[in-house]
Amino acid sequence: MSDTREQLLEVAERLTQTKGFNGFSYLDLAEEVGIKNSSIHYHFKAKVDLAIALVERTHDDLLTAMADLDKSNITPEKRIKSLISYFQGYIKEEKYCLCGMMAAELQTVGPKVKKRLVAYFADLQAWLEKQFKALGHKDAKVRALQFVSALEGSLLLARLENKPSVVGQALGNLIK
Amino acid sequence: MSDTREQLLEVAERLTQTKGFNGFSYLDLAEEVGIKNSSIHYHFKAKVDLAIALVERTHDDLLTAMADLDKSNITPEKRIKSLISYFQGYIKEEKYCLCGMMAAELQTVGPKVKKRLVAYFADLQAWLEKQFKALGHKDAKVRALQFVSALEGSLLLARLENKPSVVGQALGNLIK
DNA sequence: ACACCTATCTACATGTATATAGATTAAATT
DNA sequence: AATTTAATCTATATACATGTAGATAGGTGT
Repeated sequence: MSDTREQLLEVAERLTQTKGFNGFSYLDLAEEVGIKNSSIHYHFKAKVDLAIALVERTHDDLLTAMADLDKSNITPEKRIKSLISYFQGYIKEEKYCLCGMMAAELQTVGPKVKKRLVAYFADLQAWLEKQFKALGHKDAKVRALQFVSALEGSLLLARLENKPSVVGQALGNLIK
Repeated sequence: MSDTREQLLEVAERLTQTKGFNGFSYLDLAEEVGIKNSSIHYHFKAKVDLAIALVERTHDDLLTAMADLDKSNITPEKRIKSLISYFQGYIKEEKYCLCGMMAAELQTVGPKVKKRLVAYFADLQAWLEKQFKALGHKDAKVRALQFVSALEGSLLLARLENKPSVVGQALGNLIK
């Protein structure tokens, strides 16, 4: 298995999270990985294919993280708090959520990416709904929507104001 | 006063809200307004100057809207609901909040824009805090932060899922 | 040894992006 | 009428961006 492809994804992920998918080029990517920019086309024929791979990778990551939390023997409340930490980690590296970023750039990434973004947020919301149900909340579905909204918005503000604590403050009332 | 400058700002505002500030060029802008792209430099020397003008304009718009709501003889609750409508209007045009968009693209817009984005969100939050205080909420400050977070996040999701109602659902519990 | 595959390279094509210099036009001022 | 200012234009510079074509070098399997 090609290590280069993996490296390209890692660097592209970081660049998307920091500068946006329209904020870097194949040349930026190539220089960081140490190959020629034309060689990237071997791994990702067009830039949109890179975008698709990035969203799928991020989605898979999230599914794995959520499945791990499901397996672990802790309360739903602690599961949710762990998920918050998962996202909060972005802030100290001045990153934003990759799927949130692409959702902002929605009109430029094409329908295939859009479809996968919808799936990403649907899965995130579904998992949260399950946790809220386990906590006995009648409004689990709406609460999950409120949570995802507040999460994405607070990640934006936290990075802007350089205050990771903003994320916890914005989500605090939804957990208990 | 130059009408062209105003037109440029209007088109640039829409393009930023739909495609992101890095998602359009001076050429796109020029073609829509009907001048040559080099002529834009007369009005906005560099693209960053356009970005600054856009954020300031959006900020002024918001301050005016909030001042109008303060003047009008309605309850704080209705004032907040009116503000929600103000932002919700973006969705049916497939737009996202201009300042939210630039906050996502933060690492590419430069420190001058960043400073103005911080000011924009500070004023929005301060106004909301005032309304929540008028409603007798002890946690007015935190609540305002939660509101802004949920607002920005829900605008992102509402556009992605083409469901304007998402905004109201995400903010509902914070008003009452 | 030969054919094939993987991953990269060089070289190029085409178009875009931001920006500058200097000419031109038209309106406003003296 | 002459001068100045505002706004736009043409033409150009420089750099970047995405992508294609074809060559190359090294490894794999028969």
